[in-house]
Amino acid sequence: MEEKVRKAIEGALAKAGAEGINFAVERPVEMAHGDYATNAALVAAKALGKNPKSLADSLAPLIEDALGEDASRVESAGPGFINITLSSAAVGFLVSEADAKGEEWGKGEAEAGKRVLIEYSNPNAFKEMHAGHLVGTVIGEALSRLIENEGAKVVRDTFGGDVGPNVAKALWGLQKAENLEPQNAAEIGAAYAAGAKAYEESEEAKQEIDDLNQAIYAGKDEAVMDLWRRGREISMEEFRRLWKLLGTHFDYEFFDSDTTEGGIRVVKDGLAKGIFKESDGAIIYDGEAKGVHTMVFITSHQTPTYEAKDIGLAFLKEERVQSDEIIILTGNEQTGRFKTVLAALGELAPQVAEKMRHVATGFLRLASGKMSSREGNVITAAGLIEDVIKRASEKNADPLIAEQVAIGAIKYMILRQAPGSDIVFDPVKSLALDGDSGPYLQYALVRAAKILAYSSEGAGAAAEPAEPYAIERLIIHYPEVAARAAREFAPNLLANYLIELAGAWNSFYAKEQVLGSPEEAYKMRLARAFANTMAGGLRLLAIPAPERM
RNA sequence: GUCCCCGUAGCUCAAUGGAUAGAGCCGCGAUCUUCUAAGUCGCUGAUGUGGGUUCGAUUCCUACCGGGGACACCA
Repeated sequence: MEEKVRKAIEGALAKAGAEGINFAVERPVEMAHGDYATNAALVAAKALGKNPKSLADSLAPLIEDALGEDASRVESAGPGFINITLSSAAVGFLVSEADAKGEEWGKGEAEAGKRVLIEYSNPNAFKEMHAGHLVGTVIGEALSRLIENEGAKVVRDTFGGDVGPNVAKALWGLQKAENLEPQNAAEIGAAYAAGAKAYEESEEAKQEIDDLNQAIYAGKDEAVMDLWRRGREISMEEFRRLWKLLGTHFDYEFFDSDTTEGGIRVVKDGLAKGIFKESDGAIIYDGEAKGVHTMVFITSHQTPTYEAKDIGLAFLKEERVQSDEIIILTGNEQTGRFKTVLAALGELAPQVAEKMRHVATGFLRLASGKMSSREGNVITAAGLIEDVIKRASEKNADPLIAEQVAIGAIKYMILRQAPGSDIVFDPVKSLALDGDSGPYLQYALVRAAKILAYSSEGAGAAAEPAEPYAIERLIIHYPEVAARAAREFAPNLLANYLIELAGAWNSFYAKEQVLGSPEEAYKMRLARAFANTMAGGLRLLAIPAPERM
């Protein structure tokens, strides 16, 4: 429908002698302003040298004619806006589409045929996934689904550290405890804690851990490598369990150790070409002149830094996955680093750098202060989820539903905000299960589903209201919102829309009786349209939809 | 010191350069014999400061104040 409106406006502008105007078509904040509003007259007035208000007055009837039966009112307003109100017939048609299309409702084609590779979550093996990882994991899955919904083929990958000092600490801890066959992530976590403590307190242990670190890099000592492989697999099993709980999965799991060799090779090639240069024995990218930070890619000890590994990973992805676009989602503290990496990659392999895009997510920070492993106030992802499930259990005897409500609450907390801004989490107040929250969305859907369960066929009295209900005028915008959320990498746009939609449904629900009312058939169709929209929106955000609450 | 991000109601967040700056939490008051009250309805309350661009600025530019982050051998 937005397309139709846009075309009608373009036609009207052409008749007024204005072509190629870049105008907006939006959903007005005030419903009294109609279903669509445009600033076309305001923008075009400047080009034509006319008064915006009178231009709007002359455009309105032209637009109304072009829309024909679809519009009931087109009028200018304010400084020169044109407000378009759809006819009851047009609203009714769109609502029945929302009903009839089922799971197809809201699907777009903006990204049809595209192959998108998206990287997110990125926990490090041998460490626990902490609460901060939830942000990237949740936003990454929502973005993936939003992009898929626009017709793209999405391939998900995650990239984690599996070498380095922290890994050596964990392995050292396992060796000392003579635990050569660890069974679960908790044992690895305990071993890491022991190793980290010893590293600080004992010179001897420090030396042993440093040696072990080198041995892991070298990969020659079979006993060490066996333990390393086993430990890594146990970490990954725990991650996969959490990913599944969060409704995500990965087609590729990449590791540090996969990227070091390639990274070193490419950077050294780049050195020969003059893209990198030597400085005090290290190989650096001198970014200052290009407006990015100068960074070391290979240390003077000939070990690659994360920047070289990022380059190695970019080449590894090219080798493994065909893609038209590569998205990398990380915390916003890495924004500066990625600018340097992308600048370097732009010189090494412009065609890869061009399709690569870094998207930043915010921090999860505690209301009481920063989360820091040194201060020991780190909240693990698993622990946070458990806490919220416990709270949700107070109102839900069924453990599956308690889990769905808890996951929904956590995900909504993350998705409601613009990605990139920090999320303040107060473990004392815990998170909201009412108001602007995930369960509010779930609850609205449950109430609609309950009505539909009574009678799913279109029987019932067939009276119709004089005007469409307010919620109908919201439902019809769903496909546009989903498309924009995908285009702008902004799941929060969809989350905010769904809250508004749930609110409209709850108001409708409080005022209007559905079953047994004179408009039963009409309202049942509306309930189905709402349920399809809410269920679809929750699916795109990967928020579970409980059957009852 | 250089670069990036952010300052909106007591708190947590919204607002593609547009119309009367929206929600939720908290507080106060209504509302369950009716499809589930995790709901609904009502009330109070905000753009860090000074300039500028614009018909119009929370949004763009600039200076300042305040917060966070990144800046050569850590991951």
